Amino acid sequence: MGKARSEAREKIAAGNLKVTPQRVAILETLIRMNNHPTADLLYAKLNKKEPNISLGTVYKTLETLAQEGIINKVKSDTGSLRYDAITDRHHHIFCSDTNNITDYFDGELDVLLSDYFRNKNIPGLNIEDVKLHIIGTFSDNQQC
Amino acid sequence: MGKARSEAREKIAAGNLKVTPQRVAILETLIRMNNHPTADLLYAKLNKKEPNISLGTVYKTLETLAQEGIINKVKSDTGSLRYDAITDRHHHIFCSDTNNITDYFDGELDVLLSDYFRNKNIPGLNIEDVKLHIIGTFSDNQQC
DNA sequence: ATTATTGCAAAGACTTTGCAACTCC
DNA sequence: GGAGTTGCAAAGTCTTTGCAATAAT
Repeated sequence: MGKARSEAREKIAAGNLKVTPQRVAILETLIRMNNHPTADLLYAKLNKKEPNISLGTVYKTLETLAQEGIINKVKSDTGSLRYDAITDRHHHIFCSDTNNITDYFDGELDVLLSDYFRNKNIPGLNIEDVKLHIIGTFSDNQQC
Repeated sequence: MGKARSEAREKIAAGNLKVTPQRVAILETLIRMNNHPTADLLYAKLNKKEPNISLGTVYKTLETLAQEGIINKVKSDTGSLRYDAITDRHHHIFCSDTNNITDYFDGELDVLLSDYFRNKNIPGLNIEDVKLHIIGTFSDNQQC
C-alpha cells in the first residue's frame, strides 16, 4: 500500500529536493496513475484525498520533478503536457480513438535502433535519444 | 517564385476547400518556411506581406488544412502546436539546443520499422503510423 | 536560522468561438 | 444565391508568476 509513497519519498530525497507532504502526495499520485495524466487530471484525483494542495503547486512540483529527471514530460496529441513517472527507456503508443497514451517497452527494438543509428550517422548530429510514437487503435479499448 | 503559391492553390482545391486568398497566402507561407512554425510565428511572417489577414483566420485555416490532411500538426517540446507542410512520410529531429525541428527522411528506416512491427504484432493494436522523435544537438547549429 | 516551498489570486500565453459581413463557386 | 469563409473581439483553456506566509533542513 505504502509502496508508491515510499518510492516517491526516496526519489524526491535522491533529487536533493525538500521532502514536503505536497511533493510526496503529487509524485505518489502520479506513480499510482498509469495513464500519463495532465497536471489538471492529476490535480482532480489528488484533490479528493488532499483537498489542501493547490493547482499551482501541482504545476510547479511537476515541473520541478521533471527538471530533476524524476519524471518525464510527454506531449499529447492536443498539445497539452502530460507526465510520466516511468523514466526507464520506453516508447509510447498513442490511441487515436481515446487519446490515451500507453507505455511500450521493447529492448529488442532499442537495440535495433541503436545499431541502426550507430551506422547511419546523420552528419553533424549528436543523438541523445530516440523515441517512437506508435499511433493506432486498440481493437479492445480496455487496453488503453 | 510562384511555385509555392501554385502548389498551395492546387492542394487547397484538391481538398475540396474554397480557394480564398487567405488560405492560399497562409499555405504558401507555410510551404516557404521550412522550420515548422507555430500559428503565431506564421502569422508574424505573413503579416508583413498581408497585413489584413487576422490571427484567428490563421488558426482556423491551419486547423482546416490539417483536418484535410494537406498539412500536419507537430507537437513542440513546450507543448505548443507547430505545423508542417510536408505530408510525405518522415520523422523529426528535435534540437535540444535551439528547439528547432528538422525533417528527417529515411526510406531504409521506414522499411526496417514496417518489417519489425509486422513481425512483432502488439496484441490488439492496429498500427496506423510510427514516427521517430530523434532528440539531439547539432555540432553546427546552422543546420537546425 | 536559513532557504526553499506553498497557496492564492492575478496575469500571461495560446487557442477557440460567435456572429455579422463578405466572398467564392 | 447560397454555403462556406473571414475579421474582430471576447471568452476559454492551460500554465506561469509574484509575493507574503509557512515549513523543511
